[in-house]
Amino acid sequence: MSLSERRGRILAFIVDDFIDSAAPIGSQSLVERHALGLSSATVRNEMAALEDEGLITHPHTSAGRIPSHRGYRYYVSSLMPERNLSSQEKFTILHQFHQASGQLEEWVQLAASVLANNLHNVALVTQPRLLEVRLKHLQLVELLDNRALLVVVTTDSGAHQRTLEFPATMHQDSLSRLANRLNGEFGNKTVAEFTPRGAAAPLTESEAVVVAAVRDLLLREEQAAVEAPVVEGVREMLRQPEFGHSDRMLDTLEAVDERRLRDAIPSGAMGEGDVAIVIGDENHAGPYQDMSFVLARYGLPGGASGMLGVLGPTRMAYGDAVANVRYVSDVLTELMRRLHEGE
Amino acid sequence: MSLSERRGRILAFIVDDFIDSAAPIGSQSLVERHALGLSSATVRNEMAALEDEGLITHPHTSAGRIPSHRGYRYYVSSLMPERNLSSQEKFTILHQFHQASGQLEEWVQLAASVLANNLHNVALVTQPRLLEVRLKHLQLVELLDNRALLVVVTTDSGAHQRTLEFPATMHQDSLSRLANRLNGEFGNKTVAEFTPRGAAAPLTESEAVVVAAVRDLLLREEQAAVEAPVVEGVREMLRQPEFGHSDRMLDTLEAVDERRLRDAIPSGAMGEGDVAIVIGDENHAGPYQDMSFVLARYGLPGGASGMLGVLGPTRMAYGDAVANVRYVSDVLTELMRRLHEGE
DNA sequence: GTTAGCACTCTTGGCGGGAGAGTGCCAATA
DNA sequence: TATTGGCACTCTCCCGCCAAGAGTGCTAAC
Repeated sequence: MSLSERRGRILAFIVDDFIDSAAPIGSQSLVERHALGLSSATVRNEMAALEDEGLITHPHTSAGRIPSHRGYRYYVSSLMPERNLSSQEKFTILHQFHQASGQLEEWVQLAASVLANNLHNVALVTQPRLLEVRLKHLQLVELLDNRALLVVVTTDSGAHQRTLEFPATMHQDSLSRLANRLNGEFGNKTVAEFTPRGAAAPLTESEAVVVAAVRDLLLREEQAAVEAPVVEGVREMLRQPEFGHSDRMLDTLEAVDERRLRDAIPSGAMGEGDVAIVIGDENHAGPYQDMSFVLARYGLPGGASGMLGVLGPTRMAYGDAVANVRYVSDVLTELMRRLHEGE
Repeated sequence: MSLSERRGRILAFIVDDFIDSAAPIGSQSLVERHALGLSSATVRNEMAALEDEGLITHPHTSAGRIPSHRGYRYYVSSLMPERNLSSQEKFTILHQFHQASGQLEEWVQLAASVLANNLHNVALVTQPRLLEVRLKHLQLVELLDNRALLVVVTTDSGAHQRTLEFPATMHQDSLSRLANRLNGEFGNKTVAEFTPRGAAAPLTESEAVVVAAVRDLLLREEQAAVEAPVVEGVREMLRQPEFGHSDRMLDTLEAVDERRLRDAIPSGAMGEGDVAIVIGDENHAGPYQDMSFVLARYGLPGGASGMLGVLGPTRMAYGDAVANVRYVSDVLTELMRRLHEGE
């Protein structure tokens, strides 16, 4: 479907105004606000046509028009002006990253805050991960009696820990020997190769305890790619008028819980390299029917990567969202590149 | 102040009914619901007296009565029946802890979930901490080039990590030697003693990097005692009718943010050994004026300890809250005792 | 193709009145 | 003297009604 230039312009104005005001747009107010060289009657005719195309709707007979999901889709695909951040905006964002420490986890958190603050919606950022996680190194640290701390470093530069319980008390020197043996046998293995049968000799009981724990940690790591994204700005979003009724608010609060969000992020929809927009019911079901995602990948090609983006009501400032998501994703990618190449 | 037996009974019924129904209680409905051997007129007289004492109020002239903050205080101090969990309830809770893994962090999380689910309010649980944190052990693990992972084990059995950047590339053997040297010099020191001047010989550049990082981690640890409690059940609480208006809901959502809560927990009010109740404006200011805390300490005397409790509107089932908080605190304490004594 | 005009529709906010719940007070009662 | 029945009074809540306002759809004229 393609619209005449004028009809497209009218649709764009409706979408813009509605994003701005959250109230249905009437023909009268449209001609007043934008110096269209047209009467309201003409605009009404065009509106009727747009409605026939399924791009806008009425809440009721005598109300103004609001964009439908298809209308938003047409808008973002064909009408929305390209928007780039001003150098002032870019500087503000960059500045925050330069203020932060060099810890990767902090960058991720910061990216979420920046998006949430700039867009007044929910920001989602996953930790960067390799698709295939390998064991790089493991260490055991004595704690109390028969308990020890296991530290596992993986090839995606992640370090993870948990406590272990051995059948008997182990001191630091035996722990270190044990760790060395296992590093030799299992170093650079993926979780799939990581079974007791993979070992050269049968495992002792203590070794088996550690191997099981490492396996468990690696498994969680692999699943963690989409799990538990950092979520920021829920309150920002709930301030929007669409959530004015407290029922809707509670439902949304439920839906935006990290645990729910993990399955809901429509990662399949993401094209390579640029920002993806998922509007309303286009992809995901259930509580996100009236919400949109603006998403992008970040990270190194072939290296660790993650996803970041923003979630909000379908009435979202898509132009701003795309510009911000794109820029933050670029910044994160660049930071990771420098980290990887050792500055 | 002390009330006659009958007046006390009437106050207790008002509080009970109001906790149950969230609507003002009239003299009529009170005599109907509870077989008082009294007429509504008599109850009205008593109510007028209770109002003079400042224990109950009217929202407006012709409405029923609701407890005031002082009324709740009198109720919990003098009227509230002692409530203990049934063995069924206890079993359900214990069962969940036995299902969980032996990880301390998981217990804390679980305690929060249990409280939130049972009490339909916000549960708060801090991680257990020693008042004085000492360095037990540190390890360095090679990552990429000049980057390494620092793992710090403290005397409160906590393990913490961050990445470091050295001026030059360090391999695992030099890292291990470095770690050993520092363990010898700084082992069992508190953060206060943890300065470069505390070392026997001047530090090399690499050593200084590590020492600074360890200091930083330990400092954060010490502050973390009240910081970032685990918060669970915000949605449970917001479902209560007092938050029906979405403005109130947003304000509360703001107030219940972990970052705000950290300063708000009235730890001073906590007596030794038993459950503390803070009602309304008794202690804390600002957004918690119309909310109450029910709090208890858990953990080992002289060892690591933490705080747990529940936050809800003043109209809270105090009896249930006290019973649940007390029991969960006992369970956590017992689990920690076993962990400490090696089963 | 565009526009002015007009009848029609639907929401919103304000007003009024009746029902319901509860109070306070007073006089009668045990 | 404490209790109680009775009664007038006061609020809130809810429903229906009405007028204003905004917007539409249609038609006829330009």
